[in-house]
Amino acid sequence: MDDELSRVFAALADPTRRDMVARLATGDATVSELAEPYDVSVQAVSKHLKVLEEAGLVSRSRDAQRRPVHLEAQVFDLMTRWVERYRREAEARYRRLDAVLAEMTHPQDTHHADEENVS
Amino acid sequence: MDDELSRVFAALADPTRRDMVARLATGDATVSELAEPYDVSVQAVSKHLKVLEEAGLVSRSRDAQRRPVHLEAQVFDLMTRWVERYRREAEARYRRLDAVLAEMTHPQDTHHADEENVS
DNA sequence: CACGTATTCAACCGGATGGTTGACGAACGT
DNA sequence: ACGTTCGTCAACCATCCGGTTGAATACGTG
Repeated sequence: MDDELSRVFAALADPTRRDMVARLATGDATVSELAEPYDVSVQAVSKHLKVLEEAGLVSRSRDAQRRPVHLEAQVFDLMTRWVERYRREAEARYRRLDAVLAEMTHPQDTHHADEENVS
Repeated sequence: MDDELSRVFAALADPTRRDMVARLATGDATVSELAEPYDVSVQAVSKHLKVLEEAGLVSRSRDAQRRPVHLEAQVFDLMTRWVERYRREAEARYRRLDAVLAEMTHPQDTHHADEENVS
């Protein structure tokens, strides 16, 4: 897992971590606050946060012995760009297929080339 | 890894699989066609495709002994909804913080409550 | 200083993951 | 019917991942 996008997707592949992101979207929180809803050790939560941090999804500051966790907005843009790009392409292809099917069912004006192999 | 969103994110956490998605966005392809660019065995590629299929990102049909792989558009919506939701919230919080900071630097009309602890 | 609180580090464990090789099945082409 | 091509299944291996427990660190307070 080297590049950022891989780290981000991997981080969000875990339901607990996604849940933490959802939680952090409403406001910053400390590690123990974040740990409270789940019945895993605080250390496990700390590990999850490390994963989220290394993915750039959260940042941590310092307040006495606390370590408030903050959700970072920027990384979401990276994901949005990737997802939207291929979503658009996939949908465009889907619409194009639709058109082809429509043409096949009422084939007036059939001018498409013969069986171009999809490569 | 039980729920769909987890499977989708996990599937896309691998650069090779993201690459295949990018490749498939331009058109359907067979397993061996997809395997060609990478220097891994065809079996490994087959495994990757299984992961993508179980995540609902691709589907496979049958054409003689070929097994054309097709990118599915719908699942992208699921991701878009999740990502966009928290991106919006995170950005909204960011803008709000901006406003608070602005108020602190030129504190005319300071009417915010005293130190409400972020819980 | 000593103590409690909050968090992380280190070592360990079982299960998943990504890769390999080898064998098999399914569908042409001749 | 035979061999060839395309793809998957099975077993194996090294590594990663999410969890644990136990010790260490960092900071505020008595």
